[in-house]
Amino acid sequence: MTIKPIDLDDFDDDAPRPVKPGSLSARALAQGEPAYLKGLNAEQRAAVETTDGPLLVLAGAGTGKTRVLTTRLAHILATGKAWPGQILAVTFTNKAAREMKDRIGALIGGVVEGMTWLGTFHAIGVKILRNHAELAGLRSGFSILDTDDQIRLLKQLLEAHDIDEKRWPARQLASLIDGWKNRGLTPEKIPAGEAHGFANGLGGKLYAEYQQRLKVVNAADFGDLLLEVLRIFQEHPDVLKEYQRRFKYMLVDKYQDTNVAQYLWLRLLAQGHRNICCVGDDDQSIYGWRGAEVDNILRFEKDFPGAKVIRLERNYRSTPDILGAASGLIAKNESRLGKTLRTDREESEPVTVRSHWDGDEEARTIGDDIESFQRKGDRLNDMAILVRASFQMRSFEDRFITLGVPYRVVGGPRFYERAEIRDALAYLKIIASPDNDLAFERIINTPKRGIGDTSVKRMHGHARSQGISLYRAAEALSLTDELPNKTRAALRALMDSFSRWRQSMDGLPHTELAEIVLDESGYTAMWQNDKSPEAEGRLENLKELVRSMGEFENLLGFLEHISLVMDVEQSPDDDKVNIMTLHAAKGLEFGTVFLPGWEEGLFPHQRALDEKGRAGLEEERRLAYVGITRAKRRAFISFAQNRRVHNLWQSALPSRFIDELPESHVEVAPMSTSYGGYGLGSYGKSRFEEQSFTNT
DNA sequence: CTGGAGGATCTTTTT
DNA sequence: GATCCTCCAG
Repeated sequence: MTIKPIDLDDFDDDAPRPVKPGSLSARALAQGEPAYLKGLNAEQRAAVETTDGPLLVLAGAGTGKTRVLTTRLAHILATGKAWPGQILAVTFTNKAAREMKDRIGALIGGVVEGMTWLGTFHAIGVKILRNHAELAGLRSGFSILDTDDQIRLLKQLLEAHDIDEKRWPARQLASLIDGWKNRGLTPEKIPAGEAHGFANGLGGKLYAEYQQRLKVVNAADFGDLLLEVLRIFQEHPDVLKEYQRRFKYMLVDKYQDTNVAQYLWLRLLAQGHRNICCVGDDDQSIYGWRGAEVDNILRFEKDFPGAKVIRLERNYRSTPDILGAASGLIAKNESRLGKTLRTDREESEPVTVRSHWDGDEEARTIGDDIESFQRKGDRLNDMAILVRASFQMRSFEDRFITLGVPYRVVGGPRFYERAEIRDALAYLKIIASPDNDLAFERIINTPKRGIGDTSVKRMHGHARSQGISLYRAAEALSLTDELPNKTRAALRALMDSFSRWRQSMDGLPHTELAEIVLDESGYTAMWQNDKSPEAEGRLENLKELVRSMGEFENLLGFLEHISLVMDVEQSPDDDKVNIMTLHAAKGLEFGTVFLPGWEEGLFPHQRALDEKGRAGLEEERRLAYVGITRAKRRAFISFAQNRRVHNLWQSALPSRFIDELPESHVEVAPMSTSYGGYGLGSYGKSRFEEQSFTNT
């Protein structure tokens, strides 16, 4: 069965319910109990069937949250309570959104069409903002800046103000502005004290100017996708009303990760039909540094009077020992709602804690374990190494290369952030919209064609005085004699190429166009002539880029997609060990999980402690909790007494989290004998601190 | 304007 | 150890 898409302008609340006699759902209802409800436990079922009114589902790790979410949506659709287009469903990643769509389809049979409002906050934000761009001072075709563009723009701003970038890095300003945007603060609303925190009091002013610059170049950054929509909702009640009316049911996944701006958004929208269901786990809130507010979940009942709260506490993933270790650890946190996970499983082995002399030994041991598990028949796919910081990954990669064990780095260096990809995209973006100044500036002299800084400055000046884009200014200057002959000729050639490429845009498949552009611009040749070791990989990436474009209908569709989805999917088919950060591991599960690097200063990370104090420590502890609860059968925690950081050897103490693990669920492995064997006796408090060594 | 040498700074996590 | 930036000679 296919659910028909609804006309977006059809807001008639009294429209007949979209269940047709004879359709699958109607049949299922007639038989009393639809198949999709089978196999749910009592709480899960309640979470699915409590469709009306505000609802908070506190879903512990591994309690079948995704299943509840998708079943709930399927239930709303199948019972005819709403059309697909009347449901707002927010997820945190694009991947989660797609999976949810697929799973709903599987539940009610067939493909779900018309679920236009299922996506990430940002994806939904763009959609709304494109519809009302003029209310935010933008034109509908506005471009979306990523962090890199954002920083380059801010750099220009700092330069214009003669601010020393050494003392006041653009990065810092960017995160300051991001922080404000995450809290829903437009420039005029930032608290007086905070506005003065940067560059001798210029912080607030720079923020305001940055926002103006964005409008001039017709662009929005990531934060704007939330903030500008929020502003529109606040300042234009008619628009807000339209959306309040449209969204009969609202569903929010990972509620513990929402920031203030997102929260304000949701609260405004939920005042319409008041059917808002938030699903989350306060114990898994690990994005505080990005502006997420655990408070949002802690105060849900106050914010939405009459809200029901359902706890999912039955865990279907892990063994009693793993749950016991994780629960014992998280119990040390003070600010939490409190949940008790339980499982029916009996078979269990304790969580192993191991001490190592240094990081290399740690990597060797884990590598050996993985090989031996593999020999016993475990799949590499079902094993993961979860690290606190990405620099830890290297030693494992090195080790796996030596051993010949295939591995994949999840969420590693992102495909679309690589320089060569960004360059190639810049060319394509300019073809799609020539007035994208940042893109144009990026490639005007890449590959080198003799157009240097001075010439670019001149173009900038011309653009500003004439109130035109950089591209138009370049076009103009390529026809006059203001530039040196050589430069002018080079610019001429470039501009001619662009107009030629744009003309062929309609006639050619976009993948072919991309190949032509990369070829004729000399970009491919640039890397072919480059003899550095990574040049080959870059050429590979460019090919991959063209290949991935093929999945989209046209150039515009592709560009819109990648501005929101910064990564390409990796195929999970090959059997490989997973290496990723703890943050990236949220929501995943593995039979065997390795948790290396549990050392004071690294985990909990020193910076988290310095910057956020006790709150920071609690967030780190939640991160540890997330790590342990990823494991289904086995978890190995380890620490090294010596670790190389920035090429310096540092000795470290075992993480306090190790001491906090409940003894009854933990087994301390004897220390490896390769360095003389300092065996550990029975487990006890501060056991490892006595074992620590001074610097070498 | 280009390219290379030398220097500073870094590494938490990312939609 | 790597990358990014600045400075200087051609």
